Amino acid sequence: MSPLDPLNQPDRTPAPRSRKPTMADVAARVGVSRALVSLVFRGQPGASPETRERVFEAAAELGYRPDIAARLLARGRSKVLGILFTARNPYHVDLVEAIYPAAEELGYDLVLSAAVPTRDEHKAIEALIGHRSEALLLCGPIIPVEDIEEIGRRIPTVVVGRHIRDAPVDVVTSYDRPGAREVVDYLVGLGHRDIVHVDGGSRPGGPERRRAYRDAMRAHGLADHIRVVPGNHTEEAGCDAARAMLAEDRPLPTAVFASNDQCAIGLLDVFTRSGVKIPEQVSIVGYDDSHIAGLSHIDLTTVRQDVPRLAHLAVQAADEQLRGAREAGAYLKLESKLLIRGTSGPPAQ
Amino acid sequence: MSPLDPLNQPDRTPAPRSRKPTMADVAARVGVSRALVSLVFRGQPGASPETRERVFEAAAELGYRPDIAARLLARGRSKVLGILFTARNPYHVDLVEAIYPAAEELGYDLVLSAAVPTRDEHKAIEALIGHRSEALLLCGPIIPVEDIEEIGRRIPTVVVGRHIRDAPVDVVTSYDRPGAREVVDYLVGLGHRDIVHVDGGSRPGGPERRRAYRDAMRAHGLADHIRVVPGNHTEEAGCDAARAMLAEDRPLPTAVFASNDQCAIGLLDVFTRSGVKIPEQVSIVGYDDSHIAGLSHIDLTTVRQDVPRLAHLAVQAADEQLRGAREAGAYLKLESKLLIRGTSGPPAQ
DNA sequence: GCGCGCTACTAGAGCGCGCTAGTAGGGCTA
DNA sequence: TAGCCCTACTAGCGCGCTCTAGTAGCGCGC
Repeated sequence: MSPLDPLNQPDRTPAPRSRKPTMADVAARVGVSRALVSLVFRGQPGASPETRERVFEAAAELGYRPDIAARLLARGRSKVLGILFTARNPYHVDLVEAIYPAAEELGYDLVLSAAVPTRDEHKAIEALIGHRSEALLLCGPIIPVEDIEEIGRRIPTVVVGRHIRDAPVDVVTSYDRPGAREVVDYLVGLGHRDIVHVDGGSRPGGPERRRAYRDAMRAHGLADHIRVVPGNHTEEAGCDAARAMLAEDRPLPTAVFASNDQCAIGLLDVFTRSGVKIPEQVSIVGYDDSHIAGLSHIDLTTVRQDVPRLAHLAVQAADEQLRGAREAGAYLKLESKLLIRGTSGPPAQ
Repeated sequence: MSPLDPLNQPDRTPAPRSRKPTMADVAARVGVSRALVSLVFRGQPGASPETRERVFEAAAELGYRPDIAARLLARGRSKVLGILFTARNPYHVDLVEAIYPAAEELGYDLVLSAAVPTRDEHKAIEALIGHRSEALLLCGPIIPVEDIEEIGRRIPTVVVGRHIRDAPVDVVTSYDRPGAREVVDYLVGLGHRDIVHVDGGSRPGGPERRRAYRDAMRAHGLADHIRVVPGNHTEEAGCDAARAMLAEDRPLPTAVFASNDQCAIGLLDVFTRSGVKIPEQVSIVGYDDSHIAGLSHIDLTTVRQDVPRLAHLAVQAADEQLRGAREAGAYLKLESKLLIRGTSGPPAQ
């Protein structure tokens, strides 16, 4: 029996709480027009200081809060940005955290919509549009490019952290190639030759990092050692990849470069549980520097992206599209840099 | 110069993209009234199958999506639940993931608002109310009880994961006391006597877990070994606590029970970096079983809460308040259970 | 005394939709 | 033929707000 069952009574009309006060209630209480209250709440000139005071007082007494939905409806511009992110992805969470202040600075409100296992990105995006987002910020979306193009045609859109060319959207991301290149250079510099890449499949950044890995290996004369294990950007994929490597006949590589931090953490997990010493036997490098990479016990060598700046540029790009300052299609890239921590070191050999 | 200055141009009309189509556009295209289109989109009876078809066709051609804000405004009930959560807290993220399907089941839409360092819970809650949430689900809110009471008086509210008594809100949470008690029983059973509790201060669950720890220690005749190190529910707090213990003269405890997983992870981090073997020298136990506890390399012994059920009950409670089925004030508790993983074991001694 | 400009305020349309009350027209019965 | 019901549709108000176009009232100069 559900603990709530005993309470099931027929649907009564609204809850006992009194109706939410509206602007008209405040106006009536102060004895002015609705329009004036509106002025005051928007901080516009045109009301005397005394009236202003009285309006705020009355509003506080009534517990009045402006209704954003109605405000958006009435206003041409809604000043709302819709953010799509993946709840599970700590890097996305970092981005969301950074987008809040960036949006506030430009006077935007934010609506979040999470992609979760039971709710795909399409659904999440529909929700954002329905909630009157003026523009969309998509954090590392995994839906096909064509879908993103269609969305970009419908509504100003900024894609964060995924490389998309020639679509009617702005793109703000980090240079993946130099970042990945730096990883390989670093590992080779330590003496590694058997460097495996667990890739991100078609996930944002995946193809770029994979290609950069290949190029860098070739540049170091290690073309024969190129080896890409298919993966994606989840812990599970990292676990699978590690298990696959452990199950093989040949010796483990001395270094594994994962396409993102979560995947690297999956690798770490399975390797350490199997008694593989990190970094003595295998060095592991991730990508993103999501907060868990640094904070926890994980201590992962990774590539840091400048998240606050990424967030700032993304919001700014959305704003520019909205102001009509330019057409969509900007392509902004930031530097990223290798962050050496405890999961990497010289090979044992 | 204010960061807003460059923007203070007269707001131009929308971007080059054509205006968002409305219901009237669809109606005009089909050659029917707006009301009929509305009927069709709401799936109400009263339109012929042919008309229905034509409406959907026209809508697709125009790229029309119903405007949720306007719908909410026009409709009495908005069917929107507002969720407050802490972006950084993986347990909250788990909750959010679980709330989506639970809400959908009862026909509710969700609006998320994240508390982040630059945006406190009050602000986040205001945003939720402004976006016409009919009810609020607060995930482990840390604002004072009085504030929660005030919110509860204004709007149907369900608090998840924090114990609050006699407030005009529903509370859905797990039994913290038996969970914490089980942790102590388990550790004592392994032979531990020096069991330190790093508490959660006044964070949700903190006081209850602290009290349960004390009671359980006493029950085992270990009153003299009771030791509570102040902390809270972040990795940083765990790091601080670990550093504090390492800096002391006396030997390390053989077991540390942290008030949540993040705090435990902070402990793990500092201890392992300092060469303390886990669990050989110190056993560590967390609380919540957030997904990182299990998935990663962390492999933390912790207390699992039944998140899907918690989510389901929370949404159900909100729904009941909204339907007026009962007054706020329900107090629901779920069982939780110890999950033994790799960070705990018998003491070395 | 008049027009002027200024401050402080108001009237009222309209944002996109839901919903109630209504109507037109067709088929059926008696 | 009138009377009735049923299907398929429409008119128009109102949700809570913003915003444009006003107005009322006042001090001021000439």
